[in-house]
Amino acid sequence: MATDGEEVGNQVQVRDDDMLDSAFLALADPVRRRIIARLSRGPATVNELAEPFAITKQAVSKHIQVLEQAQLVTRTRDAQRRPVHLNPARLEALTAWIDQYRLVREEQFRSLDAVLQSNAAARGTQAKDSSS
Amino acid sequence: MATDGEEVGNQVQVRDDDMLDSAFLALADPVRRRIIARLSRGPATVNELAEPFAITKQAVSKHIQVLEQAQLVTRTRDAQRRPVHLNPARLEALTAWIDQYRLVREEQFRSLDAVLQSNAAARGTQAKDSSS
DNA sequence: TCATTGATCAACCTTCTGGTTGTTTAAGAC
DNA sequence: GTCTTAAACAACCAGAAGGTTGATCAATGA
Repeated sequence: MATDGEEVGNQVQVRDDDMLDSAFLALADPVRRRIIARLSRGPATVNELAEPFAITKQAVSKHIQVLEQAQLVTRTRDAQRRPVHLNPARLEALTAWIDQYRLVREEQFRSLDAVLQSNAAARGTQAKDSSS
Repeated sequence: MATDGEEVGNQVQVRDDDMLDSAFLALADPVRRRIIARLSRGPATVNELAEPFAITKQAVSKHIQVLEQAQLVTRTRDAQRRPVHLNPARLEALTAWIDQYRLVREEQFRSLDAVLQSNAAARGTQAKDSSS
Protein backbone atom coordinates (compact mmCIF):
# COMPACT_ATOMS: atom_id res chain seq x y z
CA MET A 1 0.00 0.00 0.00
CA ALA A 2 0.94 3.64 -0.50
CA THR A 3 3.59 3.12 -3.16
CA ASP A 4 2.68 6.44 -4.72
CA GLY A 5 4.31 9.81 -4.95
CA GLU A 6 3.17 11.32 -1.69
CA GLU A 7 4.80 8.59 0.37
CA VAL A 8 7.80 9.90 2.27
CA GLY A 9 9.51 6.54 1.74
CA ASN A 10 13.09 6.09 0.64
CA GLN A 11 12.53 5.56 -3.08
CA VAL A 12 10.68 8.79 -3.67
CA GLN A 13 13.00 10.78 -1.42
CA VAL A 14 16.02 9.51 -3.32
CA ARG A 15 14.45 10.38 -6.66
CA ASP A 16 13.71 13.88 -5.38
CA ASP A 17 17.27 14.23 -4.15
CA ASP A 18 18.68 13.12 -7.48
CA MET A 19 16.50 15.61 -9.30
CA LEU A 20 17.57 18.50 -7.09
CA ASP A 21 21.21 17.40 -7.10
CA SER A 22 21.44 17.39 -10.87
CA ALA A 23 19.41 20.57 -11.35
CA PHE A 24 21.30 22.71 -8.82
CA LEU A 25 24.62 21.30 -9.99
CA ALA A 26 23.66 22.16 -13.56
CA LEU A 27 23.08 25.79 -12.56
CA ALA A 28 26.37 25.98 -10.62
CA ASP A 29 28.36 26.87 -13.73
CA PRO A 30 28.49 30.24 -15.52
CA VAL A 31 28.60 28.68 -18.98
CA ARG A 32 25.46 26.66 -18.32
CA ARG A 33 23.70 29.66 -16.81
CA ARG A 34 24.50 31.71 -19.92
CA ILE A 35 23.07 28.87 -22.00
CA ILE A 36 19.89 28.99 -19.93
CA ALA A 37 19.74 32.76 -20.43
CA ARG A 38 20.14 32.37 -24.19
CA LEU A 39 17.48 29.64 -24.37
CA SER A 40 15.00 31.82 -22.50
CA ARG A 41 14.85 33.85 -25.74
CA GLY A 42 14.08 30.75 -27.80
CA PRO A 43 15.55 27.40 -28.95
CA ALA A 44 19.09 27.21 -30.35
CA THR A 45 21.49 24.64 -31.76
CA VAL A 46 24.76 23.54 -30.17
CA ASN A 47 26.75 25.58 -32.68
CA GLU A 48 24.75 28.69 -31.95
CA LEU A 49 25.08 28.14 -28.22
CA ALA A 50 28.83 27.53 -28.48
CA GLU A 51 29.53 30.66 -30.53
CA PRO A 52 29.93 33.18 -27.64
CA PHE A 53 32.29 30.92 -25.67
CA ALA A 54 36.04 30.46 -25.93
CA ILE A 55 35.78 26.70 -25.39
CA THR A 56 35.33 23.87 -27.87
CA LYS A 57 31.95 22.72 -29.14
CA GLN A 58 32.54 19.38 -27.49
CA ALA A 59 32.77 21.10 -24.13
CA VAL A 60 29.53 22.98 -24.82
CA SER A 61 27.90 19.73 -25.89
CA LYS A 62 28.90 18.25 -22.54
CA HIS A 63 27.36 21.23 -20.74
CA ILE A 64 24.13 20.69 -22.64
CA GLN A 65 24.18 17.04 -21.67
CA VAL A 66 24.42 18.10 -18.03
CA LEU A 67 21.44 20.42 -18.49
CA GLU A 68 19.49 17.71 -20.33
CA GLN A 69 20.21 15.10 -17.67
CA ALA A 70 18.85 17.59 -15.14
CA GLN A 71 15.78 17.97 -17.40
CA LEU A 72 16.31 21.72 -17.53
CA VAL A 73 16.42 21.51 -21.34
CA THR A 74 15.19 19.09 -24.01
CA ARG A 75 16.53 18.30 -27.44
CA THR A 76 14.44 17.81 -30.57
CA ARG A 77 15.49 16.92 -34.09
CA ASP A 78 15.24 19.13 -37.17
CA ALA A 79 17.06 17.43 -40.06
CA GLN A 80 20.73 17.25 -39.01
CA ARG A 81 20.26 19.96 -36.40
CA ARG A 82 19.30 19.28 -32.80
CA PRO A 83 17.68 22.38 -31.36
CA VAL A 84 17.81 22.75 -27.59
CA HIS A 85 14.73 24.01 -25.75
CA LEU A 86 14.35 25.37 -22.23
CA ASN A 87 12.06 23.51 -19.81
CA PRO A 88 10.55 26.16 -17.52
CA ALA A 89 8.75 23.54 -15.42
CA ARG A 90 12.07 22.33 -13.99
CA LEU A 91 13.10 25.87 -13.13
CA GLU A 92 9.82 26.27 -11.33
CA ALA A 93 10.49 23.13 -9.27
CA LEU A 94 13.72 24.73 -8.05
CA THR A 95 12.12 28.00 -7.01
CA ALA A 96 9.44 25.97 -5.24
CA TRP A 97 12.08 24.09 -3.26
CA ILE A 98 13.94 27.25 -2.29
CA ASP A 99 10.82 29.19 -1.39
CA GLN A 100 9.47 26.55 0.98
CA TYR A 101 12.41 27.26 3.31
CA ARG A 102 13.01 30.91 2.52
CA LEU A 103 9.41 31.84 3.26
CA VAL A 104 9.25 29.83 6.49
CA ARG A 105 12.35 31.62 7.75
CA GLU A 106 11.18 35.06 6.68
CA GLU A 107 7.86 34.46 8.39
CA GLN A 108 9.74 33.60 11.58
CA PHE A 109 11.71 36.82 11.30
CA ARG A 110 8.48 38.74 11.02
CA SER A 111 7.07 36.93 14.06
CA LEU A 112 10.24 37.64 15.99
CA ASP A 113 9.99 41.30 15.10
CA ALA A 114 6.42 41.34 16.34
CA VAL A 115 7.44 39.71 19.63
CA LEU A 116 10.32 42.13 20.11
CA GLN A 117 8.08 45.09 19.40
CA SER A 118 5.35 43.93 21.80
CA ASN A 119 8.01 43.24 24.42
CA ALA A 120 9.45 46.68 23.89
CA ALA A 121 5.98 48.15 24.22
CA ALA A 122 5.38 46.14 27.41
CA ARG A 123 8.72 47.25 28.82
CA GLY A 124 7.79 50.80 27.92
CA THR A 125 4.58 50.74 29.98
CA GLN A 126 6.30 48.78 32.75
CA ALA A 127 9.11 51.33 32.83
CA LYS A 128 6.62 54.09 33.43
CA ASP A 129 5.10 52.13 36.31
CA SER A 130 8.26 50.86 38.05
CA SER A 131 10.82 53.61 37.39
CA SER A 132 12.19 54.98 40.73
CA MET B 1 32.93 56.52 -14.91
CA ALA B 2 30.12 54.11 -14.23
CA THR B 3 32.07 51.85 -11.89
CA ASP B 4 28.89 51.05 -10.00
CA GLY B 5 26.77 47.94 -9.68
CA GLU B 6 24.52 48.38 -12.69
CA GLU B 7 27.46 48.39 -15.11
CA VAL B 8 27.58 45.20 -17.16
CA GLY B 9 31.37 45.37 -16.95
CA ASN B 10 33.66 42.43 -16.28
CA GLN B 11 34.29 42.94 -12.57
CA VAL B 12 30.67 43.00 -11.52
CA GLN B 13 29.74 40.17 -13.85
CA VAL B 14 32.48 38.01 -12.38
CA ARG B 15 31.37 38.76 -8.84
CA ASP B 16 27.80 37.85 -9.76
CA ASP B 17 28.99 34.63 -11.34
CA ASP B 18 31.02 33.70 -8.29
CA MET B 19 28.05 34.32 -6.04
CA LEU B 20 25.72 32.17 -8.13
CA ASP B 21 28.36 29.49 -8.64
CA SER B 22 28.96 29.03 -4.94
CA ALA B 23 25.27 29.28 -4.00
CA PHE B 24 23.95 26.79 -6.56
CA LEU B 25 26.87 24.47 -5.90
CA ALA B 26 26.09 24.63 -2.19
CA LEU B 27 22.51 23.51 -2.87
CA ALA B 28 23.64 20.67 -5.15
CA ASP B 29 24.14 18.27 -2.24
CA PRO B 30 21.46 16.42 -0.25
CA VAL B 31 23.28 16.85 3.05
CA ARG B 32 23.55 20.60 2.63
CA ARG B 33 19.91 20.85 1.53
CA ARG B 34 18.84 18.97 4.67
CA ILE B 35 20.92 21.40 6.70
CA ILE B 36 19.10 24.29 5.03
CA ALA B 37 15.77 22.61 5.81
CA ARG B 38 16.77 22.20 9.44
CA LEU B 39 17.94 25.80 9.73
CA SER B 40 14.65 27.09 8.32
CA ARG B 41 13.18 26.04 11.69
CA GLY B 42 15.80 28.04 13.61
CA PRO B 43 19.55 28.25 14.33
CA ALA B 44 21.54 25.15 15.32
CA THR B 45 25.07 24.15 16.27
CA VAL B 46 27.38 21.92 14.26
CA ASN B 47 26.79 19.04 16.67
CA GLU B 48 23.03 19.36 16.36
CA LEU B 49 23.24 19.57 12.60
CA ALA B 50 25.55 16.57 12.39
CA GLU B 51 23.36 14.34 14.55
CA PRO B 52 20.99 12.98 11.85
CA PHE B 53 23.82 12.09 9.46
CA ALA B 54 25.99 9.00 9.25
CA ILE B 55 29.10 11.03 8.47
CA THR B 56 31.69 12.60 10.77
CA LYS B 57 31.26 16.02 12.33
CA GLN B 58 34.28 17.20 10.39
CA ALA B 59 32.46 16.41 7.17
CA VAL B 60 29.40 18.33 8.36
CA SER B 61 31.65 21.21 9.39
CA LYS B 62 33.00 21.27 5.85
CA HIS B 63 29.47 21.34 4.45
CA ILE B 64 28.67 24.31 6.66
CA GLN B 65 31.81 26.04 5.42
CA VAL B 66 30.55 25.58 1.88
CA LEU B 67 27.18 27.08 2.84
CA GLU B 68 28.89 29.93 4.68
CA GLN B 69 31.20 30.72 1.78
CA ALA B 70 28.07 30.90 -0.39
CA GLN B 71 26.61 33.28 2.23
CA LEU B 72 23.56 31.05 2.56
CA VAL B 73 24.25 30.77 6.30
CA THR B 74 26.11 32.82 8.89
CA ARG B 75 27.84 31.80 12.11
CA THR B 76 27.63 33.67 15.39
CA ARG B 77 29.32 32.96 18.70
CA ASP B 78 27.63 31.90 21.94
CA ALA B 79 30.31 30.88 24.50
CA GLN B 80 32.03 27.82 23.01
CA ARG B 81 29.11 27.14 20.69
CA ARG B 82 28.87 28.54 17.17
CA PRO B 83 25.23 28.58 16.13
CA VAL B 84 24.54 28.55 12.40
CA HIS B 85 21.78 30.79 11.02
CA LEU B 86 20.00 30.71 7.68
CA ASN B 87 20.30 33.77 5.43
CA PRO B 88 17.00 34.01 3.53
CA ALA B 89 18.24 36.98 1.47
CA ARG B 90 20.66 34.75 -0.40
CA LEU B 91 17.92 32.23 -1.14
CA GLU B 92 15.84 35.06 -2.52
CA ALA B 93 18.68 36.09 -4.86
CA LEU B 94 18.60 32.58 -6.33
CA THR B 95 14.86 32.53 -6.95
CA ALA B 96 15.22 35.97 -8.53
CA TRP B 97 17.84 34.67 -10.93
CA ILE B 98 15.79 31.61 -11.89
CA ASP B 99 12.55 33.51 -12.27
CA GLN B 100 13.96 36.11 -14.66
CA TYR B 101 14.42 33.35 -17.26
CA ARG B 102 11.58 31.05 -16.27
CA LEU B 103 9.01 33.82 -16.51
CA VAL B 104 10.30 35.11 -19.86
CA ARG B 105 10.02 31.66 -21.33
CA GLU B 106 6.60 30.94 -19.87
CA GLU B 107 5.35 34.25 -21.25
CA GLN B 108 6.61 33.20 -24.68
CA PHE B 109 4.75 29.91 -24.37
CA ARG B 110 1.58 31.79 -23.60
CA SER B 111 2.13 34.09 -26.58
CA LEU B 112 2.79 31.07 -28.81
CA ASP B 113 -0.42 29.48 -27.61
CA ALA B 114 -2.29 32.66 -28.48
CA VAL B 115 -0.75 32.71 -31.97
CA LEU B 116 -1.55 29.05 -32.54
CA GLN B 117 -5.11 29.56 -31.41
CA SER B 118 -5.67 32.62 -33.60
CA ASN B 119 -4.08 30.76 -36.52
CA ALA B 120 -6.34 27.80 -35.92
CA ALA B 121 -9.32 30.13 -35.84
CA ALA B 122 -8.14 31.78 -39.08
CA ARG B 123 -7.69 28.38 -40.71
CA GLY B 124 -11.15 27.44 -39.54
CA THR B 125 -12.80 30.35 -41.33
CA GLN B 126 -10.50 29.91 -44.33
CA ALA B 127 -11.30 26.21 -44.56
CA LYS B 128 -15.01 27.07 -44.91
CA ASP B 129 -14.16 29.47 -47.75
CA SER B 130 -11.58 27.43 -49.71
CA SER B 131 -12.73 23.84 -49.21
CA SER B 132 -13.19 22.07 -52.61
C1' DT C 1 28.48 7.68 -54.39
C1' DC C 2 31.01 10.98 -51.98
C1' DA C 3 31.91 15.36 -49.63
C1' DT C 4 30.07 18.50 -46.09
C1' DT C 5 28.01 19.86 -42.03
C1' DG C 6 26.19 19.32 -37.23
C1' DA C 7 26.86 16.87 -33.36
C1' DT C 8 28.25 12.94 -30.40
C1' DC C 9 31.57 9.42 -28.55
C1' DA C 10 36.02 8.06 -26.46
C1' DA C 11 40.23 8.58 -24.16
C1' DC C 12 42.95 11.38 -21.46
C1' DC C 13 44.52 15.12 -18.15
C1' DT C 14 44.06 18.39 -14.34
C1' DT C 15 41.50 20.33 -10.74
C1' DC C 16 37.93 20.25 -7.35
C1' DT C 17 34.79 17.81 -4.02
C1' DG C 18 33.36 14.85 -0.29
C1' DG C 19 34.95 11.91 2.80
C1' DT C 20 38.29 10.05 6.26
C1' DT C 21 41.70 10.22 10.47
C1' DG C 22 44.51 12.78 13.52
C1' DT C 23 45.84 17.06 15.74
C1' DT C 24 45.05 21.69 17.63
C1' DT C 25 42.52 25.72 19.38
C1' DA C 26 39.13 27.90 22.43
C1' DA C 27 35.89 28.32 26.12
C1' DG C 28 33.88 26.59 30.31
C1' DA C 29 33.63 23.49 34.43
C1' DC C 30 35.90 21.49 38.34
C1' DG D 1 45.93 24.74 37.26
C1' DT D 2 43.54 20.25 34.67
C1' DC D 3 39.62 18.10 32.33
C1' DT D 4 35.90 18.25 29.09
C1' DT D 5 33.50 19.77 25.22
C1' DA D 6 32.65 22.28 20.73
C1' DA D 7 34.67 23.11 16.70
C1' DA D 8 38.29 24.10 13.37
C1' DC D 9 42.70 22.85 10.92
C1' DA D 10 45.70 19.78 8.15
C1' DA D 11 46.99 16.03 5.36
C1' DC D 12 45.45 12.53 2.67
C1' DC D 13 42.58 9.61 -0.72
C1' DA D 14 39.00 8.16 -4.21
C1' DG D 15 35.97 9.80 -7.47
C1' DA D 16 33.68 13.26 -10.30
C1' DA D 17 33.79 17.69 -13.26
C1' DG D 18 35.45 20.56 -16.89
C1' DG D 19 38.44 20.84 -20.40
C1' DT D 20 41.19 19.09 -24.47
C1' DT D 21 42.15 16.30 -29.03
C1' DG D 22 40.91 12.81 -32.28
C1' DA D 23 37.65 9.65 -34.30
C1' DT D 24 32.87 8.48 -35.46
C1' DC D 25 27.94 8.86 -36.64
C1' DA D 26 23.92 10.85 -39.09
C1' DA D 27 21.61 13.72 -42.42
C1' DT D 28 21.89 16.56 -46.55
C1' DG D 29 23.25 17.97 -51.18
C1' DA D 30 26.17 17.72 -55.37
